[in-house]
Amino acid sequence: MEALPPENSPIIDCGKAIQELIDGQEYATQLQNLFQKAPLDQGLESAEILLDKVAQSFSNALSVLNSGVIDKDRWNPSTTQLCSSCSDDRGVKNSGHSKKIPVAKDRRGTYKRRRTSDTWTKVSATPIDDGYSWRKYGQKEILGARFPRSYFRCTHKNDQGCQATKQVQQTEDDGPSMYRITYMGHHTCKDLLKASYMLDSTSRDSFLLNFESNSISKQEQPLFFTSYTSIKQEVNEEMRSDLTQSSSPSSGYPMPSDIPLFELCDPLPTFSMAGSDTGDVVSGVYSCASSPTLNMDFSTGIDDIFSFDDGEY
DNA sequence: CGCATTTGACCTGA
DNA sequence: TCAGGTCAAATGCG
Repeated sequence: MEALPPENSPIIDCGKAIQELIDGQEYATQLQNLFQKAPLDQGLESAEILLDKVAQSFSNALSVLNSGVIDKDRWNPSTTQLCSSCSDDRGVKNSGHSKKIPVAKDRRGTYKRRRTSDTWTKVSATPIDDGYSWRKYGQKEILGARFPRSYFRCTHKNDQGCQATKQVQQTEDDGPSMYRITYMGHHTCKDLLKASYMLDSTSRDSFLLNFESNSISKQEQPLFFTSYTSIKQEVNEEMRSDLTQSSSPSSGYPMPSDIPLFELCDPLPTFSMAGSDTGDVVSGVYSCASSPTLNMDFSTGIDDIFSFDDGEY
């Protein structure tokens, strides 16, 4: 058994979380209206205020949702998935070289399939350097796919315990030489390479961001954002303490703010998400709001964004 | 020599 | 049962 919630976990007040999200939605709508109606120079200050409110609302909601277990009396979900991925606890590995010995095997392969929360996908024309150091640990032929899938984990898994992994697979249907990159987990490492990358990078990579969901059939919301995936993750690491007051890296739950966030800049690449995992969908809005062509659609109800999925637990 | 990649085996969840 | 995810020995590279 593993990943049982702490017995004395605080109970999540889902009503409060939802209220925070509704507030955030309202602020976002106001922000949208602001961009549509007001000249940029006049609306900028108001926009900043609204952005702060959006970020604060989402952060508050996340704090609630990350603070413990669901109170099923208050929230009857078919449920959410709070950090199913963070429980990928393989336990202690033995020192290897027992491969041919059927007994006393280590726990390799003892894993949870992680396409739950804390997972997102981008499609890129090139498997670009995202600023992190990745180490390939496997490659697998995937049934029905022409190209194999490669598995990477953070180089700092061993020295810093960074749990971030990604999968890269060349796609056939997304155009020629398109790569679908699935990120799982978030970086807890401090990679100096990233810093220089952040400073030097000028290449913006547009991508399809798809928060993995078990209920893809749910309505997808096309949103238009730009993202530096790696940059945002890095920034988020740094900003976490500022923006999510109650977040605690040691809580065992990943902070959804570690996932790529919504950046409101030009150019505006396609960005879609199929919401179902609470933490994945809800993110603060941290960065610039320089684009007057901002095209945000928050009109969908929280229920659509928060399309909790029946599931594993 | 140290680190990254390759690759077949192993293991689990669906 | 099997597809997919991971491990770790073997190998390559700088």
